[in-house]
Amino acid sequence: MSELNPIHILLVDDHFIVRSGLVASLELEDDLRIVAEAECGEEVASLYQTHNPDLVLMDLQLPGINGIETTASLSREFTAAKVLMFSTFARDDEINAALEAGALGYLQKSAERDELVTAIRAVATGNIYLADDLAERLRDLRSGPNITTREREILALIARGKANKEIAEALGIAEDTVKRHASNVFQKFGVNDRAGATSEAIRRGIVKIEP
Amino acid sequence: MSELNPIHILLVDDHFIVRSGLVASLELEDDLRIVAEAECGEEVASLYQTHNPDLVLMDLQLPGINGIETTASLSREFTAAKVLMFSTFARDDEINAALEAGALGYLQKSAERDELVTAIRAVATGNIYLADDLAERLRDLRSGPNITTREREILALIARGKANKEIAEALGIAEDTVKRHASNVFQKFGVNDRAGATSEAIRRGIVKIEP
DNA sequence: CACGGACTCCCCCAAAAGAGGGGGGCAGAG
DNA sequence: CTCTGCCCCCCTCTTTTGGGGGAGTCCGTG
Repeated sequence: MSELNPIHILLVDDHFIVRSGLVASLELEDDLRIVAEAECGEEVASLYQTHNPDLVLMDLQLPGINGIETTASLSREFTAAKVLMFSTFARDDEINAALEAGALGYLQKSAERDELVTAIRAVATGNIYLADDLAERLRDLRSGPNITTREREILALIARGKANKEIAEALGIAEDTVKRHASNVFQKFGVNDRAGATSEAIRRGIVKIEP
Repeated sequence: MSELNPIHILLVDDHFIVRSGLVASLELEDDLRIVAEAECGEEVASLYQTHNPDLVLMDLQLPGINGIETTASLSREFTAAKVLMFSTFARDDEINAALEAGALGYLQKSAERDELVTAIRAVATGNIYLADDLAERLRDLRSGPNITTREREILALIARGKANKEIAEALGIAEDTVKRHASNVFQKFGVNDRAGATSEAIRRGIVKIEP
C-alpha cells in the first residue's frame, strides 16, 4: 500500500502494445512496480525465480504454451505465486480453467483502469478477484451440464465432420456406443443434431477451431 | 515525415490499455501525433470532423457498432478518410470486410512496434498496407469458394441445428431446394456433412456464434 | 441476344442418424 | 456394500441426410 512496500509485478504478454500500455498505466500508481516482462510462457519461470514478484499479470492468449498452462506449471513450481489472468474475452471455460490452473483472478482487457488496479491489489494480497458478472457466469457453468472426456472426444470428431462409423474406428469402439455418447451430448446441450452440437461445442470452447 | 508536418491520428479503441499503450509507443515518433481518442464507433464521425486527422487507427472489435461498420460509414461520409484497421486476429473474412468497408490497411495487435509505425506511415500517405502473410491469405480467400447469400442463410440455420424441413418452412421454399443448397455448400467447403460445414462456417466467420 | 450463375423444384435411393429398448462392467463416494 | 456415473455393447425403429439425375425461371454481363 505504501511506497515502502510496493507490489512487484511480473508482466506476461506477447503484445508489446499491451505491455507498454500496462507499464504506462500502472506506473502512475506508486505502490505498483513492474519488475519484469515476459513475452511468452517459456520465460516466466526463470523470471519469477530471479525477481520473486508479488503478482504475475498474465495474458491468457500467448504463443506456444498459453497462459493457462503457464499458470499451471508456475503454480506447481512456486506454490506461493499469485497470478491475475488477463484476457480479451470472458469465456466461461477459460475462466474456469484459469482458476483451476491456480490463477487468483480473471480480468477482461476491456476492464477500466480502476478495476485493473483494484484487481491487482486484491490478488497481490492473496484475495480472489472476479468481476460480478463473471462470477455469475461461472456459477452457471459449474452448475451446468458437464461433458465427460469421452464425450469431448466424440464431440471433437463430430465437429470435424466425421461420421459415427469413422469415429468408432478411430476410437476403437462400436458405432452404437458412439451414437449413445452423441445422444447423451445432444441431450446435455439441448440440441438435436450434430450441427447444433458443433455450434454449442465451439461456443463453449469445448472444441477448438483452427485451420 | 518531419515535425513540421506530423501525421495526425484519431485512435479508436474501447480498451484503455490498448489506447494508452498506443499513445505511449507512438508519441516516441516525432512525426506521429495522436490528436483524439474514441472509445466507440458512435464517437468517431464527430471527432473526425473536428480534428480532421490524417489517419484513423481503428480497433475492429468495438462494442455496439464494430470497426467495420464504423469504417464503412466513415468512408461514406468522409471519402478521404484513411483507416488502418487494428485487430487481435487475422481472420480472412474480417480482413476482406475491412478492406471492402474502406480501410487501407489491416494490422494484427501482435505486430511489433516497427510494423505498426510502418503501417501508419504507409496508410497515412494513402498507400495500402497488408502484412505479407495476410495478403497471401486474402488472395486465397478471393480465389476460394464464394458462398451465395442464400447459402449463407441455409448455413446459418444448419449451424443452429435446424433440419432441412424446418429450414424449408422458415424460408418458404421446398425441402429439396434446401438440400440442393446444402449439398452445394458441402462441395464448396470440401466437407460431407452438416457438422463439418458448421465448423467451417464458424471458422470462416460466415456464421457468428453468440449466447 | 446468348451465356453463366443463382435459385428453384421434381424424382429416386442408399446410407446414415437419432431415438427407443435392453444389458453389463468398473470405478469412486457415501 | 450399495449407489451413481462413466463407459461399453446389442437390438429395432423411423426419420433424415446426402448424392445422383434432370429441368425450369430470372437476372446481369459480355
